[in-house]
Amino acid sequence: MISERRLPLAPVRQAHPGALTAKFFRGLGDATRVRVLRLLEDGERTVSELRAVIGIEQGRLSSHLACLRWCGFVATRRDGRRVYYSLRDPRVLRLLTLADEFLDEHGDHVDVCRVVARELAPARGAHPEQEDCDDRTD
Amino acid sequence: MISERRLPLAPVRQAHPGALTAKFFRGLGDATRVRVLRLLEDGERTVSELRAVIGIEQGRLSSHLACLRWCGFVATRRDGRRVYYSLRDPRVLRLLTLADEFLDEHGDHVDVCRVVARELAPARGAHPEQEDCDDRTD
DNA sequence: GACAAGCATACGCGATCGCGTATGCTTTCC
DNA sequence: GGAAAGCATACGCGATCGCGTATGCTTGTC
Repeated sequence: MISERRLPLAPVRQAHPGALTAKFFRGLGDATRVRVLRLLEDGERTVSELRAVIGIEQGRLSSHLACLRWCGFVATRRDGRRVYYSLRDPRVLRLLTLADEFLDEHGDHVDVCRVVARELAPARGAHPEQEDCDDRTD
Repeated sequence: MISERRLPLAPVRQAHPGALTAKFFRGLGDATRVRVLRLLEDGERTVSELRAVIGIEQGRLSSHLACLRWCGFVATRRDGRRVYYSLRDPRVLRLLTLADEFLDEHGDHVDVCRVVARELAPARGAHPEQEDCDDRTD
């Protein structure tokens, strides 16, 4: 089917600086996908196994898996009727680990962020400026 | 390895597994914010300086800066009428670097991903299964 | 203290994304 | 070869997010 995949690519790539990086992070910006990646730390899993643990609709899960697949986060292997998913790049795990480390310190900040998730807005006028982490005498 | 983090934190944190991590990555999931973080690698910058380089509406930029601030990615320092932004955690740079490394290999995958950005859909039926990276005969 | 510079926030709108539901495809079993 | 298991995809809808525009707040200058 697809014969080309390399040359004329990279639409976003050089279009806008940071756009591809941002899209990359958005690929990690979903709880289900993060859970899948973490489950795959322990080795490959079938869709059914993942579904049993995560407890999500099968079609939904497949969509998320498709995303992870497209983005190169996971690899697939077919065995009979089952498809096994596994991590494709060790860097993904490092990213998750780094994120966890970061969240150990700034987790409450991220949690409360009102721009990423506007509905969590912690009342007007409340500044995040290091009221509990730093100085900023102001 | 370690299966649980440290202590009980905010709302989302223990609500749904992976939700906070996902939100964290969404904080990085915008081109403007990525650009800002990269500009801050070289040291602190004022909003005007960032604006001059990025070329974005001032209010827009401030919104993104607010997001980065809330999430603990950047710190602020006021000097007169100007506000200087700087990186707050070295891990953020490591994340960006890791992302770049990943994109050096799988960049075209991410770029073409149709689930993260549905409008880029590369025609129906085209599977991402490693046609150019791996095997998977079928 | 009135004004300007510098920065932050509010609000409406359009675009994107995830979900629920339904359907299609592949493999295996009878 | 028909049926079921296992997985992937399509489509409509609601929620979220970024943008453009307008406005507010703080600091410095006169």
